[in-house]
Amino acid sequence: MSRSGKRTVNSRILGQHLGLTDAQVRRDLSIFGQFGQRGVGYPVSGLTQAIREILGTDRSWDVILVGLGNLGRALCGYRGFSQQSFRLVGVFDNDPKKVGTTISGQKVFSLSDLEKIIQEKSVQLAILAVPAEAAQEVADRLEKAGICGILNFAPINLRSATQNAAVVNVDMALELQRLAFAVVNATTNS
Amino acid sequence: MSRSGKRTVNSRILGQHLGLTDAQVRRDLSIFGQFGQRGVGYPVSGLTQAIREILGTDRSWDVILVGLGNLGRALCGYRGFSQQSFRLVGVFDNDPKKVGTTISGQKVFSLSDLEKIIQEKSVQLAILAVPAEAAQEVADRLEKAGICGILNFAPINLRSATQNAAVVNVDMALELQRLAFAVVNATTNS
DNA sequence: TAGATTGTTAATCGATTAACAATC
DNA sequence: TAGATTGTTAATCGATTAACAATC
Repeated sequence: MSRSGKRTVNSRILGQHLGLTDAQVRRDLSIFGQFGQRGVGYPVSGLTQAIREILGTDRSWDVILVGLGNLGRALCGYRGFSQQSFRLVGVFDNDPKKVGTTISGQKVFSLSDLEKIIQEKSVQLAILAVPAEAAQEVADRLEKAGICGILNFAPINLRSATQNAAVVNVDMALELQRLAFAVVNATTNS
Repeated sequence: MSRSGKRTVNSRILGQHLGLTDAQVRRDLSIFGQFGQRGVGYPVSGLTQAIREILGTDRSWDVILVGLGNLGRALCGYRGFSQQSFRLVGVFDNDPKKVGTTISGQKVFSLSDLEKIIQEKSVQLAILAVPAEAAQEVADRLEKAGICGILNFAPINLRSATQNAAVVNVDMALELQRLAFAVVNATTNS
């Protein structure tokens, strides 16, 4: 909307783009503050900035990536991560053949240097793309080293050992199962 | 559990692995039927099979992948998809340099052959990994060609044109924002 | 019989929706 | 002033939890 020169936007239009009702948009925003003007709507730039502050994307975050299998290598080159508020500052693997090489412009570090580099660079977030068997162990190390947020792609439900780190789980194979369920259910209910 | 030889499992243990209470596990399962035995628990193999049937993963699904950018190429080689109930039967891109080549053992088709191949092979599911600008247009074509489920990785909220296809959205950049929010919020509330 | 655990009811909690006064 | 749209209240709806009878 900013790009197309819109100055204000209302809850109905926001809802259309988000798949929500206008009431839901207003209610949800009102939880964080008053960002609109009655009779007018929400200022596009003001609301954008307010949402950035709410999400924490008004500041810059340093991110490391652990695990360079098929998925990890892809995430490494994915611009959706590197752009905006997130900066990839290190990638790790325990395969000696990969350590020292460069993947998508990133020098690959050994997993044994994990703690050292996290502390040197004061890294805050980690993307975890190791096999399920190794995920919990690596997560524990990340947390001990001072990481405060883990985006977990391993197909396992991570527990936060110390509660010092937030965990967000993404399981792509599970999403495909969700889709299969949605299809089966749609045909069943019609 | 099956691998480790367990014959039965109870709702408390299932809940531990899922991050749910025992009551929630029982309640959720009971919506689909009665799978357990009072005083004993749930039979591991029986429950596994029942869940497969509920999810629709007891049958085999043919899947195509559209879009071979960074993310698409990764998804192409991701074993989490190809294994089990999902079979990748075609990958598509509109870049003439990519068409005809082979990526992760998959021959790359032209986007112009989309409808032809969907119909020839009676493909049911599609993974969409094209840029946001192209996503809705490709989704409309997929739906018209008879696809009944779309797993969308483009950072846009897809509308189903005809309501004939189920859509599941996965936005990985958004998950990273979710993580940043969780971190900011955790520190705020402590 | 005693212990364990499901399936389900009733109570609680939280989220969504409808509606409208406030106000631009 | 008339029309538009927010922010919020009250009503509704749905999901979670606690508890326990049923039963292995």
